[in-house]
Amino acid sequence: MLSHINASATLDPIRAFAADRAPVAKPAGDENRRVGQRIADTLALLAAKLAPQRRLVRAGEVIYQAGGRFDNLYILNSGFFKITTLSPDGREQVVGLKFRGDWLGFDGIAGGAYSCDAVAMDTGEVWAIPYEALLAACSGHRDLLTVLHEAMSREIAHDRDSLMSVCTLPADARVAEFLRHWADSLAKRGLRTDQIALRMTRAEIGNYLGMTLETVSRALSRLARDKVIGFSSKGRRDVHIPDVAALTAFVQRCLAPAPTLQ
Amino acid sequence: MLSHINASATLDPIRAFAADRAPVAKPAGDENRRVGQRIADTLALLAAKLAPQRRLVRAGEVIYQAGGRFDNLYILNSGFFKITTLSPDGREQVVGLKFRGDWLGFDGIAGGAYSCDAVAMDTGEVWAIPYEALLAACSGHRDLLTVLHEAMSREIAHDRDSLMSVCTLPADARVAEFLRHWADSLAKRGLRTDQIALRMTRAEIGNYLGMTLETVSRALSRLARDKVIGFSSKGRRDVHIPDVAALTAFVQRCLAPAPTLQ
DNA sequence: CGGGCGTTTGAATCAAATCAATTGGAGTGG
DNA sequence: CCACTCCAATTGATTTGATTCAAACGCCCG
Repeated sequence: MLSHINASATLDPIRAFAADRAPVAKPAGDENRRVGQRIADTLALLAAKLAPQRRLVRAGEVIYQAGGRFDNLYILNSGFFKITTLSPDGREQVVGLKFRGDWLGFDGIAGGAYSCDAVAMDTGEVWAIPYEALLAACSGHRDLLTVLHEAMSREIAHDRDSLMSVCTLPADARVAEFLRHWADSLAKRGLRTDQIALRMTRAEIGNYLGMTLETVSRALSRLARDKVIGFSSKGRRDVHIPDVAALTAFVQRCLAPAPTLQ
Repeated sequence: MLSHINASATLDPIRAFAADRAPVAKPAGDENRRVGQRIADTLALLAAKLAPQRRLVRAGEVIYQAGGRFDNLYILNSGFFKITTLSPDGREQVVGLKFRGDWLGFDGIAGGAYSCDAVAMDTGEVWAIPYEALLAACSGHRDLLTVLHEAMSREIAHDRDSLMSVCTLPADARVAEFLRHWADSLAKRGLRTDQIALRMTRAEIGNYLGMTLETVSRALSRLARDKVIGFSSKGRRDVHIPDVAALTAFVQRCLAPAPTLQ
């Protein structure tokens, strides 16, 4: 699985590891604030221009299903969703996770019907935005169109990152990268990242990452053993992340072929 | 890897196999023609409204690179491209393959810079479409905007299918599915699908599918042994596909846990 | 013709899946 | 409150599919 790694000469896992205990770097903090602002601005803009229909959801509720007629895009104001697809032969796949500020339903534009299911994993609020109304509003407000296109662009770029992760990272690194991305998403939204509630079963995480639930469990145990994560006293569903950078370092350690021992 | 398969009771691999030798079904043929028409219409529309700058490329030419300033979207009039990303730590990943009518560069919209490389794998013609000019033209022509959004939507949906394949299919099935999709893409563009020139090395295919080149080679050998594909007399780069449906059947056979022997 | 790259194939190894048993919590009802 | 069930999670033992290592082959091109 690691055959395609171009062990570039510039790679220096030691340096990366040295950065372990450093607090979140300045530029990253700025970037996070910027993204948080962008999300707030986007929501405000949509609220102002389109008065979207707000819907409160509880864990388990479905806001659209594959095959359903496409009329609305949705944007998350709060909560957390999973996006799943089902192949004709019955394989199921979690293909995306969505947080505040993320859009849902882009896949429906092309065919006039959604091709995925969107399921709430927690209580939250989604705004329904009729696609036709959005287009109409876009013609008068260039910034609305920009916001829409940027959201689609970001989704495309992110999907590629996901593919890269499943194709190039070993199981342990994939789990670490998954947690890192989650923490990062929370940070960008101004939420605390030291204590995160996954609200997904090991099976769901494993499905998303292309591995079995047992492998997820083992990876988490190893991360905990290495003190990269911790489990809250009550239950092992919530994960404590003392330092996000340590997750990145862990990924690099998984990739390093020889630990340069001695 | 197959743990998440919901072996639905409606699944019937025998039926699927029985369809092996059937010619391409009517509805699929219609669908292909429809898609071919859509691509031709899109290209005609863009040519008429935007007079895009046409550029001839030869195999190996790069039309944009990660980090490069985003100004243009591109649409392929002919030829065939690969899209690759490079992670900060040096992992490389083929994240997409593009054919006539496909757009390139959507990933650049959000950040103002491309996040991937686009490399020609064959001679062809790409049209450069300045993004700002496109947006300007869209305000007057709703159909242009529709075409753009549908292309982005299709890309998102396709990326999800890719993720599903790498996450849920064993290596052999992944290669079969890859060939099936390739043949399908050619069929939609009105090209012959019985004889296809991959123009990718085993290493590139393997990278795209998340496996090593040796595994790709073995999978192709097995497909040939099972008469699902054939190799042209000269060289093993070109693949002969007598019947696309047989590839789908092969995928299903890979998934069937027990071949219901006896 | 010979060198270099891409491909095939075999053998050994390894990471992850599978199988199996156990533990731990959350919720229910006596 | 405790016993009970149910489901999620953990952990160990074993198997297996894919990688890795290695060797040989074929083809293109100077």
